[in-house]
Amino acid sequence: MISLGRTINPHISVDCVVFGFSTNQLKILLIEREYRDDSGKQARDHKLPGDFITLNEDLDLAAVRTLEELTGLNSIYLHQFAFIGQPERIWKKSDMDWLNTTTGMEIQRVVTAAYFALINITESNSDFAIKNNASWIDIKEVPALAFDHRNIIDRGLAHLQKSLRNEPIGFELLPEKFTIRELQSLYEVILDCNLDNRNFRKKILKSNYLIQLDEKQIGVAHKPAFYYRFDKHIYNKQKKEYLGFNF
Amino acid sequence: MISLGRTINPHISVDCVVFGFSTNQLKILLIEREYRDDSGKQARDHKLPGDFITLNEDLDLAAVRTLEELTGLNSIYLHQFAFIGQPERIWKKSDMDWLNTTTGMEIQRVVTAAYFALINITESNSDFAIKNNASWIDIKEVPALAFDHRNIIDRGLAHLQKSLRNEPIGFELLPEKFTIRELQSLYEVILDCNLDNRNFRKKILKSNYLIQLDEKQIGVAHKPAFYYRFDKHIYNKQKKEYLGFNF
DNA sequence: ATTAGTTAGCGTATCTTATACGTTAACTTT
DNA sequence: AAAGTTAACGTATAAGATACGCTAACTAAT
Repeated sequence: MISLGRTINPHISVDCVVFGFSTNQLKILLIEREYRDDSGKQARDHKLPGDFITLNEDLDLAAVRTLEELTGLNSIYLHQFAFIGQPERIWKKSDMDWLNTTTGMEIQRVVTAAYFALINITESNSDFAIKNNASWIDIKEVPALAFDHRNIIDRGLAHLQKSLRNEPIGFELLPEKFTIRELQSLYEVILDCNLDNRNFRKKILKSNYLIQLDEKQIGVAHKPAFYYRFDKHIYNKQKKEYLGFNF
Repeated sequence: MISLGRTINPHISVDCVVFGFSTNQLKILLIEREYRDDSGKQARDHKLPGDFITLNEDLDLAAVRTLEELTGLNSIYLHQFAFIGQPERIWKKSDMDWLNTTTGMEIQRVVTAAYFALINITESNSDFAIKNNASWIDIKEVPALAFDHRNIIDRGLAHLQKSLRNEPIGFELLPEKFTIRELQSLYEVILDCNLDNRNFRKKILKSNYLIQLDEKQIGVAHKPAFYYRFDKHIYNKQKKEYLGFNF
């Protein structure tokens, strides 16, 4: 998504690796792009949501803006995780051509700030995204991408896995209320492992920032699970200040 | 340090937070700068080692280059930890003037990639640094700095503390051979805590990547300690792939 | 020479946390 | 009413963290 209406800084861009979780799959938000391949033929492929920053724009805010334009959401969990600037990162002529035509400027070299974002996919924000040529694609079925975006996704995923192990961010991918089992599945899918449900429950309930609601699942063909919500406030208060080391 | 001899990209710079450890103090490498203050008077202050990147330069390599010019060292532990680009980060007129005069260009806005580096301070690289107007300053006695460099240092220090807890990087700040006590002191100073020496020793020797040498301290007024060295190879082989989570 | 002062380096006892796995409870479908 | 499924609690054992006692080996002071 390139901003034609505003003056851009053609040296610096933001790219967002946006994760979502639905039907027990980790998904990523990709944009379908129309471009001319090296032989000049019209073609289509996918790219990450991203944009050049405008002249006096804050980097973080540029990422927020990009995602808001795409999903309608403006309070998304969003963090910078890398800054990528190898001169040869845009090595395909067709990609460079695409930048030149969409911006109407002579693009030389683009350094990009990579952000990763966590979204709870809903019908509403999903519809919004589809209207902008964006769609949620299973992380295991990502097609060939423009630029070096495949590489950025891989680094974003590694970052997600590391963060998930060290901070309570899984909740950002779930709705307000969720079951322990849903949370566990999320961990299993993202970390690509199997966890013992009894131990998972024990460990995650021991810290008391998961609040049990008065509401159960209905219509499920088994003992219905209670819904929980995550209380960030309680977490922030009691997060342990571990001194020492772990390696 | 600004490169007059080469064509620079005036939009993007690298800044390095370089840590060293000596006489039980965590130190940081700062450069003394001459500038004109807002009233036009000559003045001096300090800044981080850093530079604009050149036109076709890789960001990481720009950081390597900057440090090599400054210390003579070319294989330094060096990692990008942030990318900073608020439009108002260079808010002082004197700083902007300084950029314009040292580069001879009209600088608008600079986005900087922040790196953090770990160096074992030696007489040789210290002398080299002094010749380039650089000096090692105790992290607790950092004076007022140019630009937003104080902020970058704070973020770099937080990054150092986090990394030190999760990866064996403390060795990068010590000479090839060191005693367990020296290593412990390093942890205590950087993490700002007291550690039990018996437990520290037990924990760090359990993993067998610390190799005891055949050499003891000499001339110390107490039982002499054995020297050890860190074997990165052994560490890489056996670092645990922990699945699950920690928070 | 002997003693005092200092840090190195090993060991043990206890508390906390992780892991493995057994069992009953509560719902739907057949 | 029985079968199938997942929720939710509990227990036993292994592994790791923490607290702290003690002897060893050196120099400096007496």
